[in-house]
Amino acid sequence: MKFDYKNIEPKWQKAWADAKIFEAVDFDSRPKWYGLVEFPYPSGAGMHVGHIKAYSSVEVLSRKRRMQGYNVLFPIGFDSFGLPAENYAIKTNTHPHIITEKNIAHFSDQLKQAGFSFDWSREFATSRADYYKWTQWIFLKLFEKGLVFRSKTLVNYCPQCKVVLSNEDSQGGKCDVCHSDVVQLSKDVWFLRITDYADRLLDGLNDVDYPDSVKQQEVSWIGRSTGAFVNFKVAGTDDNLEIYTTRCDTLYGVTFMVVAPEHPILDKYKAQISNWDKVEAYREECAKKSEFERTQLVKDKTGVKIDGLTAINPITGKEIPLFIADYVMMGYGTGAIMAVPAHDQRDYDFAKAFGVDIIEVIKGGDITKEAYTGDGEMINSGFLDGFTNKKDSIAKMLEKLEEMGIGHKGVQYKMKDWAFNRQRYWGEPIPLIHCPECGTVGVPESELPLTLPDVENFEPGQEGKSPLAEIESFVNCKCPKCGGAAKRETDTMPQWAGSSWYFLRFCDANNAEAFADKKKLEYWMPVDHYNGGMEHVTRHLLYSRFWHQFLYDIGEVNTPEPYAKRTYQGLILGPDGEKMSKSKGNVVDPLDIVEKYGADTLRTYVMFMGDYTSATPWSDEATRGCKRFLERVVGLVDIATATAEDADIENKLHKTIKKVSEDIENMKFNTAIAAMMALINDFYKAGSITKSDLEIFIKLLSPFAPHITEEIWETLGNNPDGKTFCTMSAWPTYDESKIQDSKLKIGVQVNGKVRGVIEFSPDASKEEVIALGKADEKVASFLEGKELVKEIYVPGKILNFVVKN
RNA sequence: GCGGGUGUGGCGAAAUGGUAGACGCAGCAGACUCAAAAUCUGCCGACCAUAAAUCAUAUGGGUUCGAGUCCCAUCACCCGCACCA
Repeated sequence: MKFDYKNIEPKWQKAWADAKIFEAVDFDSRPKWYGLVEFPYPSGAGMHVGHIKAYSSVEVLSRKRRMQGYNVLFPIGFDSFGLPAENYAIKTNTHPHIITEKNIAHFSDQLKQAGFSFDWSREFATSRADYYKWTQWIFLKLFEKGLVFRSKTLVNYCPQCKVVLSNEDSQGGKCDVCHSDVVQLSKDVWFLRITDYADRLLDGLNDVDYPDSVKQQEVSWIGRSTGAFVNFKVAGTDDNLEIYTTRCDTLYGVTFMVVAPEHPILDKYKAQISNWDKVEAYREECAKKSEFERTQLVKDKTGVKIDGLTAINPITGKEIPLFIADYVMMGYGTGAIMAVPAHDQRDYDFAKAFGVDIIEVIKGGDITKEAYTGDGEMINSGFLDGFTNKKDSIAKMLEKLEEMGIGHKGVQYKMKDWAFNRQRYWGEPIPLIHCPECGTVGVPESELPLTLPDVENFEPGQEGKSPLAEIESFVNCKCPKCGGAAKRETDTMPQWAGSSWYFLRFCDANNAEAFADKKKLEYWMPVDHYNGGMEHVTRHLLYSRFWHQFLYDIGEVNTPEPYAKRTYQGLILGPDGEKMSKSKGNVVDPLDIVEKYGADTLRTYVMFMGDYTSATPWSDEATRGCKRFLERVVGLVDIATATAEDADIENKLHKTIKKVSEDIENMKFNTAIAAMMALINDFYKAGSITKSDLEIFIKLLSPFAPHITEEIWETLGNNPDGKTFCTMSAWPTYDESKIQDSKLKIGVQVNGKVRGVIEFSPDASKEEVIALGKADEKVASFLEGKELVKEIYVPGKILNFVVKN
């Protein structure tokens, strides 16, 4: 038999598709298993070997589950709204719809050629109206429940892409799409109240099986902190300046206050501020800095003392100066802080630079040198003096503040509400209408989908306006409430909208009456295993958990969390060890590999190249090694001539069944393949194997290399009707009695160093083993003339003689 | 600065506290061949002519009969967050 992958692979891909064996069956009585991979953004560049690796883990698991008798849902679709398609459309003057559908066709072809066992009958794309109708529907539900709001605040804005970005989309001060510096602009935009779900997003992590690194990243992104809000009186006014602090017990050490440059109190008391020129100049200076400069580069404290405006320390009654400084951010807490220079390094640096008093209130450090942030006894703190426990002193102060009516306990999150709109064309139109009489009104459900109108020009408009704003027939409409003339919202949803619920649509992808049938959702959800990239942990994963939790709250879905288990894959680096990128020219195209070595080789290699979660460079030579392995597998057909079972081969085969079964469950695909390679080396050494040995072996290999194993299966006469596939055959189980060794082989140590190896039957007594160890020539030479202090025998593991001179 | 992770041959990597380097790549030698490729067989951490011994899992300590694995410290690299009050 020959390894004729060019004919074999298309042949079986067609046979499986014709037999519809990968189509999931709703309400089937077999146990369900829902495996999910992050559906791709269909870029013009086509698929990447990284996609192959990302999808192969759940692919292998899905194929194994089918063989284990599960009703498997392993779907695929396309996350097809987004900026790259739109930018390409602008460049080539082609409608993004045309480009997107072309790219989808290309991606589908690549995925099929790689032999993925997706259920194509459930395929959809987020940019098609029958899908985004329901994205809009969910948005309207969020709107109805008050989770959508509009606010004019400082937002992240990418000057390159000309869009407002969410916090998640501008991590590190860089635009997620084009990586240029993001600037802060005051803009009137739509937000989703994801912070209402902050605690739920945290608590939900206790009930799901995610890697710790994933959980930790979500926890730190949400950034929950507990503390207190305290009001400081603005001297000579009835106004209060509210601050947030996690250490209200250090209030006696507060010697000044700082507000963010954008803080509204400044404008309010403009008339009172005698150095307004300086204040304004500083504000302008800050506004020019990018978020990156403001947070990362400048560590020297800058600021301006506000002359003519002071505050009162509520606990000491003392008048304290007020500053503006850009080390205080408007976006966290209240945009104003109480400064405790003795115990906060930033406040300390600022106090030193501006000559403000530093009062020690916690003993233990040397405040002439630096701020002391450790624990210690409270001093100079009135009723708190003598407290040594942080918890107690905070609680006591809180009690006092509440009594005085000037403070209360509070919680803050680093996570911000989700800026939910883009001033671009290629996205879901936001289904809202602005009526001069009724305010903002949702588009009636019966009018969904609110379809994206055809336009000639996709260029983002002036002053950050969406191209939709130019289309009068779209903009002008009637208010659904009062029937008067009204205008449509012209912004579109961000790229993460469609992917925030797509796993639900797969449960019932062709439903025109609902986003998915409830009974089907109940049957399929939650997703049993979801694999994807680490880069989505604080974006898509968080957003989709939020939407799902919301849908759970309004009774639309039956599980509180969407994904029972989440895993991630490591990157495939270029052959040079660098991250693959077009500009470096080190990108490997999966179709080239399919052409040169076949899909089975590609699939086997991406799973064999290293630990699944770590980044591994691509190696064309090592890929050839996997092809060699598959050729040797084909060669087994010629030696499957034995008529009687060989005990040693049976032992090795059953050990391999156990190892491969367990390794797949533990995502240790590399060692699973290594074990199969080792096994066929043993097969060849044995000279011949039975047909049954070969059948079991190809079943184990089938999830990795489904085509060639299917061909061998047929060659062996197991598929007489063309529909009895290896792919759907029963997963092998191992026989416990067959994995017992007839002989044990262990190392013999003298003082912990291996000096010999002995072999004996498993029922040998300790005495017999020790005698055997002593009899070993080499061991004996190390024992000679020494005093034997101790004999340690760990059955089946090791024998160690401890000797003294 | 905070959080998480990694460090093992020429390379990708394996090793429930128990024979370090499975498996693969590259390399070397041999077989087949007129020859080459492919294939097959053998070797393949360092030191060494060879064997033995010795050394060897980033570095330095420790626990243990025994440490790549556990503990402490240090260094290097990677990822995430970051003037978060």
